[in-house]
Amino acid sequence: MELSHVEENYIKGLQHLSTQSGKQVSTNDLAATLRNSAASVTDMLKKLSKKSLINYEPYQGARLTEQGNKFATRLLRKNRLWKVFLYQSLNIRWEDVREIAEELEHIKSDLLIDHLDAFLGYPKFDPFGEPIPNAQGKYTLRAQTLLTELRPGITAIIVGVKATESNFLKHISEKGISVGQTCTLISRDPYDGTLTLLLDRKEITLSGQVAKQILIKSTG
Amino acid sequence: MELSHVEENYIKGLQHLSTQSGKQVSTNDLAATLRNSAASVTDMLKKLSKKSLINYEPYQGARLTEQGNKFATRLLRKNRLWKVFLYQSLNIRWEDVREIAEELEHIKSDLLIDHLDAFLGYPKFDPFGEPIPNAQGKYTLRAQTLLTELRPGITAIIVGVKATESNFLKHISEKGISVGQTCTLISRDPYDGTLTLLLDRKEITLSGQVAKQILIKSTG
DNA sequence: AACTTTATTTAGTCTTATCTAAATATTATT
DNA sequence: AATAATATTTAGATAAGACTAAATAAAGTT
Repeated sequence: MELSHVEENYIKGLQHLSTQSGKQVSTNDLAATLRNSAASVTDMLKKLSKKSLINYEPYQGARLTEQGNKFATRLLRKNRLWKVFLYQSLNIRWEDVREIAEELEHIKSDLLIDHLDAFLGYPKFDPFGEPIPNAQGKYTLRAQTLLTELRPGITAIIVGVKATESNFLKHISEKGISVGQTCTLISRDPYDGTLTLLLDRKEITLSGQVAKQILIKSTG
Repeated sequence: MELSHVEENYIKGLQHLSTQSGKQVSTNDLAATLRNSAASVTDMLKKLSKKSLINYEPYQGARLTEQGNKFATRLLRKNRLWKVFLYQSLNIRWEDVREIAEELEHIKSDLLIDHLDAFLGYPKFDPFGEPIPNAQGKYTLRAQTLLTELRPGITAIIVGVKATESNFLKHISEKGISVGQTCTLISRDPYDGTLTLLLDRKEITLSGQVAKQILIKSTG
């Protein structure tokens, strides 16, 4: 089955929301993430239900079927592989990657995406630390420790970021942060939680608000 | 101005046809290349005319304005850069490249395309020998000698192909032909024009029908 | 339990891009 | 020049995806 660009975005939004909450996805929540009216969403839910991509009961919200989830995972794979390409091969800045990948993920060819995967060396994570499903849809979950949980004197590797808004990404790249780097916590301000870190031989400070969007894996 | 996917295809078709004929493009010709009905084409021509992308007089056909031509050339640039990427970086076969590039050319970001250009090393020609416009829209025309004009004993470089149907491309790649290769004409059959060539130390034969789709540049 | 608020769906429109059939221009032919 | 053939446009419909406003269902509150 061939999905339209728009149908794909609905499927993607459904997977995103139900992965977060674990529950049925409500019409309003989906409308909010897609920036559409609830009425439009209702129409599309009926359509996707007729195509067996979701289970949908009026007033009860929707959830992807197994088949729908397969489609969504394939989109995730495409999106994340393109992100790797944009960031690593083309040197496009962190904060510009997301918008472009959102267009590229709709390119249909499976041949293309498998060749891209091979070209990139079958990466397991994208530049934001999100796992990349393989051609069979399998992927490894990433570590989920927050930078705010790091203890003073301890060293860790930055493995991902939770937020993706371009201003946030710009902020932290200006501080010199990127995925794969090693950092050591020097101190945490007891009043507002501001962190002082050693990163790439330089001392930097990060507000608690920012630090809780950053994921780490402790070394050792 | 932002063009829709569909508008872009019309602009592309218009440039293609008027470059070939040098004349105004007729509704029917455009309908044939886009595989649409003439009625649909008439509607779109009115729309593009209102946007000042074409000059259009009912019953007299259409032609791109300077602005329209700029858009079309930008599409050509994107299409051909993606072709280089698909063929050279991803090792996708000649005959599969065109279809994928036709989807990729609609991705909007200029940032993306300029980074792609740099990544590929600012190529001047695509894998079919077509010139690639630079960011300012300038490009060098390619040599236009046909392989059928080559004299026996003379050596030349294959610089392009005129046809792009996937069966043709598959046929010649199976014979071992690709752009950039050197070949020497051994003989031409006086009855049906079949050519015998020395290519990569092997002797191959090509029908006249096929040979006249291949472009060469003589060496020396 | 009745009422209020919130969420969701239905009804009716709009836009874009397509189509077929009918009407009208243009071009070619006798 | 009149007629036949061809090309193009107009008219009217359709499908996808969006919207607003109105109706209805579900959840929350007194």
